[in-house]
Amino acid sequence: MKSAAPRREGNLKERIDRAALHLFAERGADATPVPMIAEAAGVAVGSLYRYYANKDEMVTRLYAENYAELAAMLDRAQAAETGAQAKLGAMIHFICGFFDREWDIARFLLLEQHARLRDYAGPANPVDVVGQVVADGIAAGEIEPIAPLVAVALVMGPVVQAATFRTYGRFNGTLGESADDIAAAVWAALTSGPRGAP
Amino acid sequence: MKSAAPRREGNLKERIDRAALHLFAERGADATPVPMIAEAAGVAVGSLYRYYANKDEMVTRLYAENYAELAAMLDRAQAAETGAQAKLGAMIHFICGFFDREWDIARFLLLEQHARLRDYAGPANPVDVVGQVVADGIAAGEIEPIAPLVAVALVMGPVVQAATFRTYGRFNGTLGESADDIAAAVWAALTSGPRGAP
Amino acid sequence: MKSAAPRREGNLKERIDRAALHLFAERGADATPVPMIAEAAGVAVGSLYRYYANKDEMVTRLYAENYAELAAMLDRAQAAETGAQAKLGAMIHFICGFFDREWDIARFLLLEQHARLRDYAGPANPVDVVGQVVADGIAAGEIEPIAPLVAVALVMGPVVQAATFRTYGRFNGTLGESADDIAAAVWAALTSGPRGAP
Amino acid sequence: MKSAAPRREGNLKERIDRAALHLFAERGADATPVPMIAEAAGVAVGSLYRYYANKDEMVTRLYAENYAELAAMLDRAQAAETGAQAKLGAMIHFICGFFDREWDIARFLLLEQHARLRDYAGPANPVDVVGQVVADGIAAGEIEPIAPLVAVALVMGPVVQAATFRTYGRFNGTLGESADDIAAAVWAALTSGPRGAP
DNA sequence: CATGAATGAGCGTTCATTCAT
DNA sequence: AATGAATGAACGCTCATTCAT
Repeated sequence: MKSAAPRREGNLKERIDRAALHLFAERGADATPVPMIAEAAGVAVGSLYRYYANKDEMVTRLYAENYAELAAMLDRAQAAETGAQAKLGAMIHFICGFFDREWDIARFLLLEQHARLRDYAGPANPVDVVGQVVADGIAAGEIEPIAPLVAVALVMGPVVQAATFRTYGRFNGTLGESADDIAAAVWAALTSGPRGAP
Repeated sequence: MKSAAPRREGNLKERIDRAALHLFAERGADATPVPMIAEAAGVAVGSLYRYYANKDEMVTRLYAENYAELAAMLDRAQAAETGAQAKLGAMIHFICGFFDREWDIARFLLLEQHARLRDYAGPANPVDVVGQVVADGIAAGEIEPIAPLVAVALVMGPVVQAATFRTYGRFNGTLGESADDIAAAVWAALTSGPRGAP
Repeated sequence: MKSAAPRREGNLKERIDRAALHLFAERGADATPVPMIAEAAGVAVGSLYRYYANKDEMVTRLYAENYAELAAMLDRAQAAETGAQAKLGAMIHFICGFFDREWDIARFLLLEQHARLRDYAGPANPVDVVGQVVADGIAAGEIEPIAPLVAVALVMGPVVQAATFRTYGRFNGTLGESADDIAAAVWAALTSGPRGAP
Repeated sequence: MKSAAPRREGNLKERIDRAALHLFAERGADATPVPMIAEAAGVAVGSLYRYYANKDEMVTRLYAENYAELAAMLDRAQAAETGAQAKLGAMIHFICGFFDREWDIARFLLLEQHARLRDYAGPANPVDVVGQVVADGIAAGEIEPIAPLVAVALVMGPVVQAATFRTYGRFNGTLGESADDIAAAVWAALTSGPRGAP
């Protein structure tokens, strides 16, 4: 009762992932029907289910893999440098570049964070990577003492916000071209002297 | 046998809005069925359609109204102060306090921003309010010259990021208790001296 | 995005049940798509889900209700008589008549028995009703001692087998017209003297 | 490097049939996916289609072959005896033993009878075999006159019913141990004197 | 006005079938 | 001959929307 099985070039899984990532970034995962992913990938609906048990697993795995990979790359970026300032600068530059290069992945990570991050329990985590660098910097006296999560918000917030502006069209340049400014400002923010009581 | 008092157990629309806002904040608008809103509001499904043409209009209007009101309040907060530092400090404190007080609205605004902000064309806009204060501060020589949107990202990013950490459970305190630290750090970031080419 | 709501005569649930019972009897529950039931009932697909949580619950409940009701009626039929022979005769006549009158229900009960009876845990049960009458008859010395379930098989088997022949077209009359013969033969079978070793 | 022995770990078709029969008996044919049969048989999905045009043909043929073989064996069982009583006894004993020995086939035949028997047009048929013995017995004056199909129901009904009880767990012994009782009771049923109008 | 039973398009998923290898 | 990745029609189910009451 069914039809054929033409072979096609290119790895199927890869085409599915790429198509899904793009659609999820453009429209959000919830608003992307499975048949739309299949069509964009040039694949039959049923083929998606060879690689993923169901749509939710697809979104979850795609999210976790890319989130963890971002964390790993971020970690390598900071590990290559010495000193809090250089490490933070490298991470900010890296994230800006990553967002510019991997626009689909970046938007997907941003768009789905609220739905996916609450339960994320992967091996690596960008927040922790940044948090560790900040904590080390404080311990080394390079950064003024501050609540760790607030510090992470000071570092990641500007980059993420800039990326967000870009996703909804307020901003058309690359993040890379603002990376220096952001890095300098963030460093100033983290070294601006005593906080709390006067 | 004449029916007397026109029962009025709280304005219907208000009950609907409050129920919707809470559910949208908890589960996301897409994942909230219309009948669930009706039940939470204690009204019939059909009644929602007396106040909103359809679900999308409901989400869109609720978003726009609260986004615009946030902008208006933000604008009043800065208008009460003089000088860039005081204005920015007032805005950061206001947003932190708003997020703490109006947790449902805040989460809703955060959660739906990617879906709703692309097409937002309301009268007022938090980004523009902050942008104007920064632009004025630069013009007045109080803030170092910088691309306006980057500046806005430096101001709003840390606050939004901290709120985001709170939504997915990384952070349990109030934003208010970090407002001073954030304001000080942001001010340092905006005044940290020459950027870009020497 | 959806359409209308015309009122219609007749209880919706009843029309759904009747349509479902008929289709289940004709084709089997598994081979009956939900939309086919809806169409036969003159109802929208979604309406079935107002009365049943899902298709399986529909089949299960329809089965259990009719099976239990058959048991209850069977019990009333035997209770109206005195003595094993009269009770068994009444039950056999009742079942034959029931199968003739409620042909859809009868076929449905027969068709789905293997899928549904393993887990049936309803209040009443035709097998137990017959089993009790037989056990009482043995205790009263009216029936020769025999394993209870074998006795039930001797009573119900012929009736069920005759009904089965009718379902697949080997037999076109009513069961009622053979009820006397079956009752007499079954009585003879149950009273045929010592069994087991000579 | 030449491949030697033409591996032959059991005839492929035989492995497929056995696996299918077992799964059909356990779960029903409809609820058994083709890939599940393939896996149970240890062959590739595509291989099933070398032996059967499609799944329906597989079920139909498996049913018809086993049904016909049962008829043939039943016929041999009665042919070995002389006289209606001995023939019927032999058949009842044979069916009981068959059900005990070939539990998968028996359950499959029982489970699928309603779906498969309506259109069965094979060469041999247990119902006809029994019917012929009964008709001969009546002609010979050994059995009281009775409608042939009712007589078949009196013979097969008890055995089938007992087997059915076993399939859904009401009964755990072998059918063989009740064969004597059933045969005696059935013989009594068939010889219990005048029926119908006086 | 408010109600909620009824609607049906559209979703996620399964699985019988094919055919290049 | 045997394989199993790929296919897509068809399934069960959800839920935004309507309208007679």
